Amino acid sequence: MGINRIARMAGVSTATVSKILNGKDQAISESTRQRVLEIVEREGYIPNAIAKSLKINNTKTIGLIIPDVMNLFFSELAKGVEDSADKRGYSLILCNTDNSTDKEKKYLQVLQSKRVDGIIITAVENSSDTSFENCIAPIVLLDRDIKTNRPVGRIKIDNEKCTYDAVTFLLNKGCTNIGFISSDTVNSLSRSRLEGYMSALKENDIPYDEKIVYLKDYSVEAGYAGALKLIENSEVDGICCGNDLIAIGAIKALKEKNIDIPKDVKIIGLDDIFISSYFNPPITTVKQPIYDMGLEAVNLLIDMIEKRETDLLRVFNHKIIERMST
Amino acid sequence: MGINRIARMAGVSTATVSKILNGKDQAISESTRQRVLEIVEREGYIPNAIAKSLKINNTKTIGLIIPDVMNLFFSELAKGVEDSADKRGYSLILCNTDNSTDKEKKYLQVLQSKRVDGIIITAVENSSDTSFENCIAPIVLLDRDIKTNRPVGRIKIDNEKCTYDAVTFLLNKGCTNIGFISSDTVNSLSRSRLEGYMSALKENDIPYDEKIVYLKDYSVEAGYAGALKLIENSEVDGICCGNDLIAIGAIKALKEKNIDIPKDVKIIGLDDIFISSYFNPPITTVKQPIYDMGLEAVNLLIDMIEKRETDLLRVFNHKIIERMST
DNA sequence: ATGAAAGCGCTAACAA
DNA sequence: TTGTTAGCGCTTTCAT
Repeated sequence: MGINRIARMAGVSTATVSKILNGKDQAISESTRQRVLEIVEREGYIPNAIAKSLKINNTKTIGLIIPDVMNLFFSELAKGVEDSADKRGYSLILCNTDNSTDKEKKYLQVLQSKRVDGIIITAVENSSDTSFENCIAPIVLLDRDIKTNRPVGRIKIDNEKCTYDAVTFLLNKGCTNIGFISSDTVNSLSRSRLEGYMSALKENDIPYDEKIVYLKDYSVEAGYAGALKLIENSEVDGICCGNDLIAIGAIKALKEKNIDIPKDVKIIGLDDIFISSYFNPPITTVKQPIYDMGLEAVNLLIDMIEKRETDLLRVFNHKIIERMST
Repeated sequence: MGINRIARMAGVSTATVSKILNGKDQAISESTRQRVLEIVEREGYIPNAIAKSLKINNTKTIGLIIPDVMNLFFSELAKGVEDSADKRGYSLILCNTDNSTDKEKKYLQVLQSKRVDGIIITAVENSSDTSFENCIAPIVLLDRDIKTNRPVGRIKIDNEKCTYDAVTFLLNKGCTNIGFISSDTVNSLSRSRLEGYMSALKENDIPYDEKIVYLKDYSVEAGYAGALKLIENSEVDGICCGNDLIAIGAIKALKEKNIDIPKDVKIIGLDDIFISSYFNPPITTVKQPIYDMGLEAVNLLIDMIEKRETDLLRVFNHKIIERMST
């Protein structure tokens, strides 16, 4: 089986076949090269990457751990990661955590046992988690930041500035009573987004009013429930949403109450997921270069895998895309 | 390194450690079992799945080949596949083809070299493609059907009936001039959907009018462009869309032309992707149990991998979900 | 109840 | 220019 069979058929050694297949054939005569290649072709021989990996100690595959591929934000991230990985000759093992720390831990184990060359992870919690503290493979933290003692790559945006800019934008549009719907997850991302909201208010001497903030999670459902709460409690005329999914849910709730967007209430989202521009109304949002962040995550990871000197922290820029919801 | 080190530390042979780690420890004394397990724990030893795979000839990983994870239909499919694979102890290698036959071929090669235990694929073309004709790993065709000589599993719906039902639904709603926007890809899925549209018309003695059919691809952009063409060419009062993405694009175009949905034009989609119920207006659509099809694909595949007797063809039911766009 | 040893398919150092 | 061979980390048969 395997390379052995090809070698026998060609009347050469396995070493020769191996060299040819791996392009280390400077010292191989063209005639044997041709002969071997022909046989490989004819026999439809496919090298066993498992055996190769065992020997050379790398698998040319990386692990991607995200909360949920069905979420448009993560699927765009995943697309970026996959495209880039493919271009660089790596395969991708996909893992969905559903925001469960247990699943995350389990996947980290599995990926390590499968000897992936590196791991890209949008981590669940900020809790001083030791799950990848003693992971041998290089790791890059994508989108969500986490304190850790081991060196890790980081791809992120300035989340606080995002919501700060969003609220400021609403203020400039004339809103005077701006609500906030976001996640209450205890991680730096959610905290930063809340802080951005608060600091923009503070800077304009507007008191923080918890009647018009709703913190749950980054889902359409949370957006829907949140918007209902806000309009019940107060006369909001603007809502800053922690992400676009929330904005979509909020819009649905408002429409059902016959509240006009943007006349009565202006809405701004965050992320600029693909559907936002096609939504009705098209959603004004703080764009985050999701796909590119996915691309860059693997560039960074591969730099780490191949032990190149690099900047471990890469911060991307956001920008407001004005559409029809404001 | 590896099991060797653990064996030495515990003062036993590698065989013993291996047996314990794999639960083949009926003939191992409880005391050594405990001792070994403690050392494994303490040392944070993670078995090398690569070495194991080489020996036992399976990898507990399956390949998933889809056109594009960013497409909500495929991301839901992928979620189902991943969830189910995980539950069954398999990992998932994700591959995006972007509808390129070349990429599909390349991925098929890569997956085979990585010795995946099986492959789930939403194939690009219907062309008598030999790319997986001589693939040794079990294969299940998900969503898209393809003629092939080798045995393969198939998970599908009755695509012709879907559009037939959609058009009939529109007819019953009083539409008299129903357009069709879909894909012109030469595969059985697209052909079936077109045939469903045509046969519903025929059954009601309505002539097929190519001025109100637009065939491009399953994208939002196609829906947008298609709707523009239809309203320009004729007074359509109903549009049957090849999928929900197309419906979303069509709605955007119609809204921009100030055409009321559903009063002036009724729109029905196909798939019932997650966003459809949250869209504005919520989209009436022919629901396809996407997630469950993903789940079932891996069940079927694992049955094939483990060589169980099974029904290789599994057809799912669709059903119309009426919302506000009709 | 435990261990020795062969071998999975490959690569690479070294020899020829 | 080509071949021999050890060994990657594991499982498993067969002894003991």
